[in-house]
Amino acid sequence: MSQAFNNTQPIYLQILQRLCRQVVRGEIKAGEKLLSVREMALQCGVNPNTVQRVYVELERLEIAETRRGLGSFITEDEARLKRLRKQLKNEQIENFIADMAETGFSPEEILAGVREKLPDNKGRRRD
Amino acid sequence: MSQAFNNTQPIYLQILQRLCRQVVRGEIKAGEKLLSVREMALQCGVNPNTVQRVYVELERLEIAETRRGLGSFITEDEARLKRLRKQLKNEQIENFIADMAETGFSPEEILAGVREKLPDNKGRRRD
DNA sequence: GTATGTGTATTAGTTAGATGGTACACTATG
DNA sequence: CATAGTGTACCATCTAACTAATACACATAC
Repeated sequence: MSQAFNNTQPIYLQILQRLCRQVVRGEIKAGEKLLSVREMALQCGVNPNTVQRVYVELERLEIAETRRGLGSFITEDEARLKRLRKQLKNEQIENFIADMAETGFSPEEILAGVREKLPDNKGRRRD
Repeated sequence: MSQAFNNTQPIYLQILQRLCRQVVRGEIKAGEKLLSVREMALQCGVNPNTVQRVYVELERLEIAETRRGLGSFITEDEARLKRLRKQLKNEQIENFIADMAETGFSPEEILAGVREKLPDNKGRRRD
């Protein structure tokens, strides 16, 4: 791994986001064990304390449960994971549309722009 | 103003972004004078040094020019502003699509989702 | 010239995020 | 019991972002 962490976003939030996305797209399944704090820290090139913060937050969100001495596990609650999927979808779309509107782009321009950049639009690409 | 500045993003970047968007959507026009460092600081409820940083950055981006003793002014270079518009549009759309893809949403789902949430879609709203 | 409103520079202090290191508590295994 | 792998809890330190206060340089108007 050892990705960049370029952003101005705190690293722990970036790791949190990455884990949530891995769960939503099924790369990590319900009930599955996460890497230990120390392993994940090694893999990310980050301090264990930073990963610890991620796992605490995941537990607060009820996306993972930690069992002392055993490790952290993604929740078995599939309904919770479905909610997470919907939540991420809504948030990402709504934030995007709000950003675009604030920058002055019309709904038509937004829709056209998205269609243009989408992977398999039917030959509408321009750039 | 005195907006929230909720994010984990540095305040000076948030102000920078807001100004860029105001320029792109025409609320601030080419050649127009910006608020002084001190005024803007007051309006934003922020330290003058923080605003100073924004103006320096705007100058580096060639979006504004500062004239010592006079103030900071949006560039007269309309071509530069057109480029800024295109840049913001591309960045926002590409980041959005990349985020959605990373979260596991298909192009169809992305397009449908956007259409659904857009202000004046023709009765396709659901939520 | 003086006064005012600009940008600019410097210094010091606070805070959150992140690091580094150590130690402790719990669980499973043998 | 001992051991190893877990999560958990501290503590000291570093850095960037932000604040606070002051001072200086330039431009304009009087």
